[in-house]
Amino acid sequence: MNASLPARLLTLLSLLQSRREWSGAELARRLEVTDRTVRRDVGRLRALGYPVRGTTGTAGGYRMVAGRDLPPLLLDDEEAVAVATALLTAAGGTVTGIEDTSVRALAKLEQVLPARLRHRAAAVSRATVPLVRPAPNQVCPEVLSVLAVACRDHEVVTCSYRDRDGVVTERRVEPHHLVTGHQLWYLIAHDLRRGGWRTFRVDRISEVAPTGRRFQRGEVPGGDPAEYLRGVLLSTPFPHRAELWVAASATRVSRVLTDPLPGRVRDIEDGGCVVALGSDTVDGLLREVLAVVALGEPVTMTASDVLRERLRALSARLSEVADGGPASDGAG
Amino acid sequence: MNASLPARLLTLLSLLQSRREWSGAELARRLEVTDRTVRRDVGRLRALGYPVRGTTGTAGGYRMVAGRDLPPLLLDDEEAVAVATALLTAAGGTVTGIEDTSVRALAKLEQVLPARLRHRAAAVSRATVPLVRPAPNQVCPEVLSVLAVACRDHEVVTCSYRDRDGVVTERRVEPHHLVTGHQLWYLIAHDLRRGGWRTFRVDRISEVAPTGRRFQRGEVPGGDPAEYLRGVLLSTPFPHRAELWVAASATRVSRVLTDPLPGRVRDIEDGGCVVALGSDTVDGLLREVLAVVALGEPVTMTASDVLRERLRALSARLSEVADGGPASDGAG
DNA sequence: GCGTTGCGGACCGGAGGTGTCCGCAAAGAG
DNA sequence: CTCTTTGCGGACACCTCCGGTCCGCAACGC
Repeated sequence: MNASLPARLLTLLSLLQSRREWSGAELARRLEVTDRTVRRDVGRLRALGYPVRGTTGTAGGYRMVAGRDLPPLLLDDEEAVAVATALLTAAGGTVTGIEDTSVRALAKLEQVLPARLRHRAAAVSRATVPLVRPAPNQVCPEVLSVLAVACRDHEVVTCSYRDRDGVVTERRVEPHHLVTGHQLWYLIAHDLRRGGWRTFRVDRISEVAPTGRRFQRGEVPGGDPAEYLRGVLLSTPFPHRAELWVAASATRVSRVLTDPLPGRVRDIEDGGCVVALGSDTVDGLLREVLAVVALGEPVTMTASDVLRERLRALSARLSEVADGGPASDGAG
Repeated sequence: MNASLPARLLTLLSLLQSRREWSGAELARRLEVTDRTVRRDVGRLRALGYPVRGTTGTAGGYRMVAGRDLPPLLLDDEEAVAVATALLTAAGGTVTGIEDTSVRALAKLEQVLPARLRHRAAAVSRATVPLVRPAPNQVCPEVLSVLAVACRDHEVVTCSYRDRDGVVTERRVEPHHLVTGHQLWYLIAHDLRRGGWRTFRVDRISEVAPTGRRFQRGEVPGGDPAEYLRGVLLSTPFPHRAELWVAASATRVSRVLTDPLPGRVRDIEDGGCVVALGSDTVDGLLREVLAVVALGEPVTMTASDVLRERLRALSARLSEVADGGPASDGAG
């Protein structure tokens, strides 16, 4: 470190971010300048809008405090990995509307993340235990990252897509938005070969490659990407369906569903609500029905015989287990 | 902006991070300097270890690429909120060992996050829909943030703690580590009034206040905080318990448990495994038993009559629901 | 080829950074 | 209360190095 002024200011910022309080003398030693220069540097940070509070007296020192703007974040390796994985995993679990900016932050980080850290972030993220779904829908961090950058920069990408039936096709698309919903990441894109808007489940995408070709950003039909996705998901015919009437409010029922997709649960006039369930597998349906029944409220179901049979089997197994072993004298 | 050199370099970094590619002329206009100076500034960034690739020709320009070190991150408001909420929520959902650094990153961000953004982050984080647990164990973002900073800076804090029986006590503790486990955040701290190490569930802590008093960081008994927490949790007598024998591997069973706490599931010689379940509520137990039974493998259970009764009731309700409504002619 | 882009050396005037003084104010210890 | 420790910032002298204006060169695409 030859200690040019900008470099020194950055290390000063870094020091102030890594520990609460520093004395002027200490900083001077670390930066290899006199304490007067430290004072000047602190003044420079302040002039940049990053307030540093100095306290006098024997227990005095400098500490960084929150100001009007967020100062440049100087993360060490570990922290960078933590932030990357947090962005990769967290956004998938929320049902808020911040995915888009979350993706932007990810793109920003992704673009400058040293290779060694990128590998670690991907590894950690994969090791993360998915909470609800057993495993199959894990999105590949690399795929998500590349798509995030491509979305930000309006760059056409090619990729492979494995549809619901397992058929793999090569695609060439303009990636417009990454949105989460239904506990999954979805890509809203314009398919160049087939022409027209498509939504892709990110966990079914592989081998994404940016082409370098740029495209003009257009509006998603309807304007709001999240709204558009909801529409597509609602109109998609699920292979397995069921409908429940429950004697409980829609909000209470939504809370126990794996994914309370808006529009799938609606209150009706008798005080109960109707739940329209759809899933790619009978197991998926079963899980949701189970959750609703476990609420304890009266339920009636419209469903196929296959699902009914599965429920009966489960019921039988439960009573079997309940009556099977010896009773303990424990409290609960 | 009076455009001192450090300020200009920061805006340059910010520009390069916010978009993939910039032409020299464009940068010169934005920075209000000549293109020659832009070239010099780019050179300065490179000298700092933050590689910027320049491409020549008509489609040329500058773009930031990954280098040896992570450059200072310049996030806008939205992105800062996204990162903060990601750290707050994601860390809670993982079972990996990165909580400590995740907490450090959070502390770093927390310390300099402008007030207006802090409020937004907290709001978003609270609005986040928890995936597994209905709601009661939501940790308050402010509490977690304050503890994160206090841990980093070895600062004694006071707080209120509501124990399992709902009794609230005032505590004065040295916060040493924040660890996630059991789908919750735990604080490992030294209780100054009572003397000795304690673990606190962060969701039961309120009114944390840093005292300004510093403490000497000591080693947690055993050295490894995560290991220590596991020990405490395993030795804690849960009010409600059950034990299952399952004809499936421990890894397969762990996958479906809400929290496969190491040591709670162990393989035995007959090819099956034994699951020791503990929970604060019967419902908690019920949820786990249900998940295991739904696996479809033979199960025998050792449990209290209360749990058995709950299982029987659920079984009855399931068969009722299965036989109740009309059968549809749908596929699933 | 020509235009467009990035690249970087040379020069020079002057802005401004650094160390070394200095006295001042505030906080805490004795 | 006094003394010490901390941060604060003006003044000055020295001189680095910053930035604008030249210039020719190298890639890349039409």
